[in-house]
Amino acid sequence: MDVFFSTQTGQTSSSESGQEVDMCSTIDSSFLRGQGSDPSEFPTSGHQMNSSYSTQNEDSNSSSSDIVVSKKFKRSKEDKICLVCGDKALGYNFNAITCESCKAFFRRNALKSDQPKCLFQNDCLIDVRTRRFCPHCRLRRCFEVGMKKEMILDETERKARMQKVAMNRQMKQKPSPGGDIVIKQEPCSIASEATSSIPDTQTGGEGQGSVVCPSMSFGNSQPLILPTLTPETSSRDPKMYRVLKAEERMLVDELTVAYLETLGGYANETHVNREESYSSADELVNNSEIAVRRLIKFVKKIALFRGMSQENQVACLKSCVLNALLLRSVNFYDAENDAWKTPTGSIPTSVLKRATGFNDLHDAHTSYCAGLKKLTRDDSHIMALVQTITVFNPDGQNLENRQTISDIQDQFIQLLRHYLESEVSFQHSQVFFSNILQKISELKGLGEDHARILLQINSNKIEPLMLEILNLQ
DNA sequence: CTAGCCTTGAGA
DNA sequence: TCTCAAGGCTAG
Repeated sequence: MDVFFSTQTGQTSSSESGQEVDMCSTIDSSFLRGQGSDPSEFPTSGHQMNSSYSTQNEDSNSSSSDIVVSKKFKRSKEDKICLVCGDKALGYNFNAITCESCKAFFRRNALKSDQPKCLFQNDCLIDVRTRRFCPHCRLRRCFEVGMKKEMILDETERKARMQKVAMNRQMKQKPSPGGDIVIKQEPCSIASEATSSIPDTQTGGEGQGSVVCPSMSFGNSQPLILPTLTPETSSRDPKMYRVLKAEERMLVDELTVAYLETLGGYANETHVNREESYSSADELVNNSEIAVRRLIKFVKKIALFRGMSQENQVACLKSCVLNALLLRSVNFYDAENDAWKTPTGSIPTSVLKRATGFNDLHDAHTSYCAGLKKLTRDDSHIMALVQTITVFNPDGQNLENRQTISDIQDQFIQLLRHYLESEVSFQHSQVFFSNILQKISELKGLGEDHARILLQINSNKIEPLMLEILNLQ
């Protein structure tokens, strides 16, 4: 099952322009299959097969006669036929033309981990009448016609959407006195293709020494404010934004510099990035050693960390390391290609899955990374603060003084809140802030899942530092 | 659980 | 202003 679903979703990671072509091939094959099994599978509303077909593909794949047909049957609601069951369709849903019920069905089922099994031969006929009988085959058909589960909003995105609706309702009821704040786009709403593809210049090796004070510039890195949320400077009502205290600004800047300095590329490392380096789970762990060293470098730059006892520092580091590594990995994930960026190229997640066999774990990891990336838009300040909050985790094992760590964490959580209020206004920071906290808490589960996997690895093959830090001895 | 209706925000 | 494509709600 998993293999089936991952193959389906893997093939559909094409760009907008490529979708038409993909759609064409999948639609074609599913139609052929439908005809072969039962001619009555598709509606008998009088449409010829190629007329309904051309309404979906008239722009890119029509012959001249098809164009005549498609113009004659110019898209109307009645023209569209659900590619899954043949019912009347309204339009595209999750990347395929489907009816309302298949849309809802896909939304309910595509993300479920325990997929239903087919009671027959995995080739059940799916039409308006039979679509309810076999959820397995219906879902398979959904994927076949090109529906993408990635287009279903995740928990965070859904919450953000609901919050936005609620906020807009509120604003409609009592418009703000100034009237000059316009919600253009939430930081965590459904990302448009254009804004979600901010280049990740932090991963490049040559950026190593070019870190300057964030309040000035980061060379060629992306803008540090949330690009689509912050209203234009000229229309920005200063009363709606927090002004950070000088020491707060300084602390945020220091953390960001430390974060960027220790995020770095691999240019000067002896790390060799070839596919062979990822041929098994233990090698993956050993490859994380560089990241652990950088994390140590990062925490040592934090005064409040240095102020703790030696024992507490070690315990604190050990308890946060997995989560922190997972968090850092967000910067190296290329959601568009489902691959991990490295200085010498990228490694597709599929290669890692093959190497380790932990498909579900990789799925959870990549989905987390994609979500957080979308939420923070790679803002280095936010990522630096989130990493700091993650480091001071009072919930960790063997901690000497949890209260101290909790108090320190609170300070950084407050700093994050203030920073957001200063960047995206008091009003918009509420949702943004809670979404980020949500992401931080999700990290716990993800880290626990990884920890369970680590226990299965043969400790003889793991480097001493990793053994020590991951408690694998 | 299904399927239809409704609401909503984004974009043309 | 209209269309599209998300999610929510709810009767059956």
